Amino acid sequence: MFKKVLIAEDHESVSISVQKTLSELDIVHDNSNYVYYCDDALNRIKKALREGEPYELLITDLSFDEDMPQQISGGVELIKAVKEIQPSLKILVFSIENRATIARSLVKDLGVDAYVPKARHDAKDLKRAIETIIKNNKYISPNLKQASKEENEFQFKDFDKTIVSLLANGMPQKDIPFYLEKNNIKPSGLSSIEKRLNTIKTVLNISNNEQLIAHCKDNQII
Amino acid sequence: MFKKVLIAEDHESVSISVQKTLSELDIVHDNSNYVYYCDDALNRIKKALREGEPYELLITDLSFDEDMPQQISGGVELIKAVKEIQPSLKILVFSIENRATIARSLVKDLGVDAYVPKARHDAKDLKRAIETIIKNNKYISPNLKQASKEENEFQFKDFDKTIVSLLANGMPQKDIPFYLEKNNIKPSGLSSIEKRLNTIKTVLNISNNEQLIAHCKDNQII
DNA sequence: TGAGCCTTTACGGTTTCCCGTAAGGGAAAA
DNA sequence: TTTTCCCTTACGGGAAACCGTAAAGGCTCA
Repeated sequence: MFKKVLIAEDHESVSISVQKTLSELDIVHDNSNYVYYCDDALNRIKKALREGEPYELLITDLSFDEDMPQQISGGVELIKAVKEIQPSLKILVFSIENRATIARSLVKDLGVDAYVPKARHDAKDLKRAIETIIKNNKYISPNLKQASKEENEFQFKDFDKTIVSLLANGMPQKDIPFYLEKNNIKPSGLSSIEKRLNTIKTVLNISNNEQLIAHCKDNQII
Repeated sequence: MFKKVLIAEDHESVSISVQKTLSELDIVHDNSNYVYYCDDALNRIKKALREGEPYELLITDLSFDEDMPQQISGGVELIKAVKEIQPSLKILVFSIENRATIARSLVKDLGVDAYVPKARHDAKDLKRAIETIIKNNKYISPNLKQASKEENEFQFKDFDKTIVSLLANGMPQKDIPFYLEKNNIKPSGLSSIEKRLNTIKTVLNISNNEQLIAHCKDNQII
C-alpha cells in the first residue's frame, strides 16, 4: 500500500476527486501532496528524495495550461525528468487523451505504470488502476479508443510532419526545398516533397493539401 | 438557497468534485442528482417538472463524449431544450472551454446564469459562481482567456465557414461554385470565393490555404 | 570495379490557383 | 425610366501545384 502519493494536475476539480479516491482506498493523504504545476511536482519529488522520504506514486496529467512560464511544460517531460532522478517511482497518467496508441507508448517507452483516461466512470477506473499498481502490475484502461483503420493505415514520419508543419505555417510548397537544405534534412528536392505528399494523400484517401492539414490537426499529428 | 440541483457532466471525476462543492455549500445533494448524458439530464428535468418538484439549478458541461447515440449531443443543445420547458431554471456552465467570447455569448444569447471554466482553482471559482447565482446575479468567471488581437480582427461569417469547411473536406476550390449553387448559397461565383479567401488571408496575415485551415482548426472556427 | 536496385532529383506538360481588370446585374434614388 | 452604386461574375495572364517520366546519385553485393 502506498503511503506517499503526489498529484500533479492543473484542474482543481479533478485534483479534488483524485484526492477523494485516494482517501477511499485508505491511502493516507494529508491534503498537501498535490500541485498545479509540473515544476512544483519535480521540486516536491526532489525534496522528498533528499529528505529520505521519497514518494511512492505520482499521479499526473499530460497537458497543463500554461498560465505561468515553466521549466517543464507537460506531463511527458515531467515523467522523463522524474525517471532520471527516481526511476523506482511508480507513475499513473490520468489524462483527457484517450488514444490507445499514446497510452501504450507511454507504458512501453517511458515506463509508465498505469494509464487512465478522463471519461465516464474514470473515478472507478482510477481505483482499479491504483489497486493494480499496488500489486506491481501495469494497468492500461480498457476505456481507450482503439485506433481506427484509417489511423493505422499510415504512420507519419518526422519528415512528413516537418513538411506538413511548414505548409501549415504558411510556407509555399516551392520554398520548402530551401528550408530543408538549410536544416540538413534529406531528401530536400521539390520532387521528393511532391511525391511524399502524394503518397500520404493517396494512402489516407485525401484529395488536397487543405484536407491534409485538417486531418493532421484533427488527429493531433501536428 | 438551492435545494434541488442537477449535474450534467460526463467525467465522473469532475462530477464528484462538483457534488463535493455543493455539499460544502450546504446544498443538500442526495448523491443521485447527477447524470452522464444530456438525454438523461433533460429527462430528469422533465420528470421533476411533471412531479411538481422542479430543479432550481442545472450545472452542465458543454462537450460530452459520444460513446452512445444520443438525441442531444452537447451542452448548448441541452440548454436550448431546457429553456423551452423550464425557462426559470438557473443554468451554470462548467466547461473546459475558456474563451471569453463563447462564455459571453452563452450568457447573452442563451440566458445562461454563470460560466466557469475548468482550470486551476476552478472549485473555488465554482463556489463563487453558485453564491452569485443564489443572489439572482449573473456570474462570468474572471479566469477566462480574452480574445487576442488576431481573433477579433476578423469575424468568420457563415459563408466563410462554408467555404473553408468544403476545402478542409477535400473539395477543390474550382468545384465549390457548383456546390454553392446547388445549395442556393450566394454568391456562388468562383471569383467571389477567390476574393473572399483573399480578404480573409490578408486580414489574418495568412499566406496560403494550408495555413488558413490550420488557423481555423486551432481556433475551432471549423 | 561494375551490375543491380532503390532513392533522389530534374524536367516538361497539364491543371489548378491567384489576382487584377472589366463587364454584368440588381436595388435604390433621382 | 434612367442613373448611380455596389456586389457579383467573367475573363485572361502568370504563378504554383500536380504528375508522369527519365536521368542522376548512392548503396550493396558479387
